[in-house]
Amino acid sequence: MDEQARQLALLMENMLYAFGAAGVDGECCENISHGEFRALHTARHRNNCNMQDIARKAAVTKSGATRIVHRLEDKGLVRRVEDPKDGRSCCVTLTEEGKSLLKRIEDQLTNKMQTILAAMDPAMREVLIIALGAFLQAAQGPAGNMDRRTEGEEAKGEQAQFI
Amino acid sequence: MDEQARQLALLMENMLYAFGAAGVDGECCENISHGEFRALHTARHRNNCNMQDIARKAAVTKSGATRIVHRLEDKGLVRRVEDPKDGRSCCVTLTEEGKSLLKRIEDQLTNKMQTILAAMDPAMREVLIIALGAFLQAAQGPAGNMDRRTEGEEAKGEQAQFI
DNA sequence: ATTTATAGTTGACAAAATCAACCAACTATG
DNA sequence: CATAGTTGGTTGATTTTGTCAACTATAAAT
Repeated sequence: MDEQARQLALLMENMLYAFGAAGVDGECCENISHGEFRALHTARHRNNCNMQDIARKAAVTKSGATRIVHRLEDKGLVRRVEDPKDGRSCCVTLTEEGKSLLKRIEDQLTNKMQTILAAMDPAMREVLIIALGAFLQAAQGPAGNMDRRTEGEEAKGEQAQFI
Repeated sequence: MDEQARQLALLMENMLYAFGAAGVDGECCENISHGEFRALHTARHRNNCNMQDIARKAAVTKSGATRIVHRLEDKGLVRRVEDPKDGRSCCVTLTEEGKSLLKRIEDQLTNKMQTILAAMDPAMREVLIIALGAFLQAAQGPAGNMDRRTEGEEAKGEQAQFI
């Protein structure tokens, strides 16, 4: 199993390269950074998304989140609406333009995946999805708590939800 | 299969999050950035590694590579040796210190993987490795050519070698 | 009511990368 | 052989992105 771990680490590294630095960032994005993409994604798929949510999901500090959201606002992709429940908090929501941009990016990513999947054996495809799901599940456990601390405050238990 | 692609794209995104921004960068590295790690890794595992190789693998421009290698030199982790075949080119090689640092980081990553793997079903483990390998293999095909262009020059055919 | 915690922002600054212009060494071509 | 063009790499100026620490404002607790 030691060998498996070594192999997996290597695979992971290459994965990261193929779809991280060179992939998502490099290709899809029409003028938005990866952090901005993460923020957009979070704001879209979480309801009542506030700054902390964004900070957590984009793996930046809360001031980082402020900057990111500010940039997205400047680009007309999101809007800040005051939380009626809590005057300090604010919900970040996507504008129509933001939604359509995010959709474009997600579609592009999906397309890429589809092309790759097409080159694989159908049985292997199915297995891949399942195995990857199980892996992320396992990564959520004690070993996988990869939250980055936000200024001062210790990372609060609230687990990042994969899937 | 469309649904599979969508799912995979999502999994990938989360993967990226867990091991990219918050993972590798955040945890392993004793004072080196992710780009520096990529460079170190490349210089180690490729023989006769020049600046272009580093630029390609770290997904930066060639001036970016210059900066990265410079930093690594300052930290005493790599050394530039002149290519006897070509006076312009230079091979980047690791110092002993560089090698030991890289090993430490890789071990740490392997450890993390091991912990995650330990939380998985043994059969699933095996399947994961195989499926992931197949996936990266497939990604190398026409769809997977995710090289970033270096200033001006078109990305040359030379495929990035996974695995 | 006063203290303390929480949500978010801002100014100053640092890290890392880009771009464009550049030099030096190699390769063809006439 | 000379000279034009290409390729590998570097550098100065600038941009992008993020941190840190100090701050404001609202909410919760004692």
